[in-house]
Amino acid sequence: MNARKMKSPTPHTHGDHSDEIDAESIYSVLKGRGYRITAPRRALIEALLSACDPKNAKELAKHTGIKDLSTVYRTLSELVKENLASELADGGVVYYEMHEQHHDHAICDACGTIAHIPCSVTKPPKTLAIAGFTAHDHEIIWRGLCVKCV
Amino acid sequence: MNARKMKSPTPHTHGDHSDEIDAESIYSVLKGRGYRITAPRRALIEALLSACDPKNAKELAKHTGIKDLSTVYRTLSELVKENLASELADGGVVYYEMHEQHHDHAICDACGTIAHIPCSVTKPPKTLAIAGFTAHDHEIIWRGLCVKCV
DNA sequence: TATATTATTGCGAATCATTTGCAATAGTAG
DNA sequence: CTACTATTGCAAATGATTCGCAATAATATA
Repeated sequence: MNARKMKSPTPHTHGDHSDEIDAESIYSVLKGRGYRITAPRRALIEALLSACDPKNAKELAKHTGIKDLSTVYRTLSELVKENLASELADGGVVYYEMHEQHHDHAICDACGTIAHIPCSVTKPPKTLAIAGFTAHDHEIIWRGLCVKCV
Repeated sequence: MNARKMKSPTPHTHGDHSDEIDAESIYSVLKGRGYRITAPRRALIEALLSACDPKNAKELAKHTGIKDLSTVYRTLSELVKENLASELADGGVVYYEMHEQHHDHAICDACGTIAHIPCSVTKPPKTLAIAGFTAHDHEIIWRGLCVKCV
C-alpha cells in the first residue's frame, strides 16, 4: 500500500483540530490512513509540534537532524495533504506548522516576527456557500507592526 | 534615489484598498514613494490587476512577455513591500495578487481552484491588540472542496 | 516470533526557483 | 535638453524542490 496515493477516507471538519493534539494521536491518525510511523516522521512531527513559530524545510531539517531534504519535503507534503499541517507564505518563502489548537497569525512588516493569535472566526461566511465551497479549515494572516516596531 | 531602500512614508490602513483601484492610481502611489514608472512595472501591475486568480512569478513572466525573471521577482517584492500586493502559499508555491477590492480566498483541496470570496472580516479582533499588534491588512484562506469536487 | 510484503528512506542527480553583480538603458527633475 | 541615478537585462551563482531507484525497515499475518 502506498499511502501517498491514498485519499483520506475521513472527512475533515473545522473541529478536527480545535483541541490540543499530541504526537501520539497524530501517529494514530496517520496509521489509520495507511501511513507507517517512521523515525523521520516522528522527528518532523515532534519538531513541528514543539515549534513556537512556523518553520520552513531547511530549518526543520537542521532542527530534526534529518540529513535528507527530500524526506523533509515529502513528509511536509503528506502532512499538508492529510490536513494535519498547513503552509503559509512570507517573504516569498513557504513555512509549515501543525494544526494544533487552531489559531491565526500576525506578521510584523518591519521585523518579520510571526505571532500566534487566538482564532477569531467561528464559522464560514454565507458567501463561501454561495460560491459553492465547503470548507473544512481556514487560516487568517494579519499584517502590520508588532509592539516593538510600532 | 534608490526606491528599494526607501521606507514607505505613509502609513497603510485597511481602508487603503477597500475600494476599486486602477493601474493609474497605483502608478501615482509608486511615483509618490520614489519609484519610476517603467514598462515592466506597468505590464506586471496591469497583468495582476486583470488576473482573476493569484499568479506566480513564472506565469506572470509568460503573460506579460517580460523575458527576464529577475525583473519579475524584483517587482513583485517591491509591490509586496509597498503593501500593494500580497502573497499566498499553495502546494509549496508562492502566488501573488494585487490588493484591489479586499477579498478572501477559497482553495479546493481536490482540484486546486482558487476562488475569490467577499471579505468577511470588518475589524481586527481584540486579541490582536492584546498581542501588541497594529494591523493594516489581513488575508483569509478557506480550505475545502469546490462545487465540482464535493 | 519469524516471514513476506511493500511503504519509506537516503542518495545522487536533475530540475526548477530565486538572487546577485554589473554594464547598458531609460525615467524624471530641473 | 541635460544630468542624475533608478532600473533593466543578462549571465552566472545560489538555493529550493523533485525524481528514480536500490537498500532498508515498518506492519500484518501466520
